Amino acid sequence: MARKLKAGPRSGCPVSMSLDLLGDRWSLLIVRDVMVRGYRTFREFQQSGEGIATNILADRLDKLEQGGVLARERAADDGRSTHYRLTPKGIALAPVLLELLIWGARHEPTDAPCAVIDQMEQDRAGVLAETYRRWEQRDPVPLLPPFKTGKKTHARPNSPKGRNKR
Amino acid sequence: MARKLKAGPRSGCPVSMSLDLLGDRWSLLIVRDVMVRGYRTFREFQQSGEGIATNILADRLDKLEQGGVLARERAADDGRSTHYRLTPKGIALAPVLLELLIWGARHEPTDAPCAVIDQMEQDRAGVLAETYRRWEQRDPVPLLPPFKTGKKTHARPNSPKGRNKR
DNA sequence: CTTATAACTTGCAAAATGCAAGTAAACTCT
DNA sequence: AGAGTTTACTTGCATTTTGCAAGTTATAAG
Repeated sequence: MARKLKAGPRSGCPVSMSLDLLGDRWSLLIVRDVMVRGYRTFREFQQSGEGIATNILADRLDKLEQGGVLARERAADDGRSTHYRLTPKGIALAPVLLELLIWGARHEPTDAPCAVIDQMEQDRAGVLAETYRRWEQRDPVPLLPPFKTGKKTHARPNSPKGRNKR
Repeated sequence: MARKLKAGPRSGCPVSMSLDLLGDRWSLLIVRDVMVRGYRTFREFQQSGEGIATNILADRLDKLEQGGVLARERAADDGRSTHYRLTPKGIALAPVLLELLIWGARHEPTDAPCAVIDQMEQDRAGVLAETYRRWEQRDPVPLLPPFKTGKKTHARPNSPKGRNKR
């Protein structure tokens, strides 16, 4: 198992190549878990609330490792446990994930609080800088906890200034 | 046909919700085709070089329309032809696609010329502004043509200034 | 030494995908 | 006007991927 989704690359387009590795329902969620929630172990991914099956999780972890996005390392304190960590290539997905998060929060009914999205949208650079810092320093404190309110909303910006301004 | 991949939303996380709609190998490629290449018709998507099967293409077009990303309109000049167009929700995916393109070009061997990637990375706002303008004005001229050189390279920035700076 | 825990495998049914062929409606050509 | 072409899909079927439940192995804890 743990084979590529299909034999190969479809075209030389960067978007296409990216999707060869990440274009499925689970891969980017795993990256999200490790990047913003500080998850490291198989167990944590499994219990992250999305309901991924263990065989699929194992398969995706393999593919992400083979794709150079994740690295496995044996836990120092517990010989049973494996820690997954983002590689430089993996942490470089931060902008993709940030934009996907903002898009989802703006256009789908989610549990993300408006204020949080507004703040992230108005300070992308700051959010990314903090994400990179956490990665470099191996800071496991979640940048964002799992959103778990009940009421799902379409977050709209409360102050229109700053939109489309990078 | 044309049903959701599974029954439903897994969590209230915006990334997860986004992936419910876009998390597969084809959906974002269709969005790319219509956004940056100016493709509008079934035929064009089909022949875009990625090799999507017609039944899958039809299914994804349905899902993207139901998801509010694409809109169908009957072509004015040819009654057989349907034109697909991005909705406001669809064009709002531009930052996601841009970041995915940059990531792919930097970290996977692609056909994208370094110079083009460098320029896009250093002027994200300009690229996005032009993308929005093309959409508003229904300008069908491709923003980027399909990359079709032979030699695949990892594009690295030739000038390190500007990295991670928004 | 027994039990628990972490990280996976395995088997199998169900769903999604890929491929080739077929179809209906709208045009074009003669 | 009739024949052939083009566009946008369907349909059938084999293959692949997914999801679910249960099982396995290697540590660790009591």
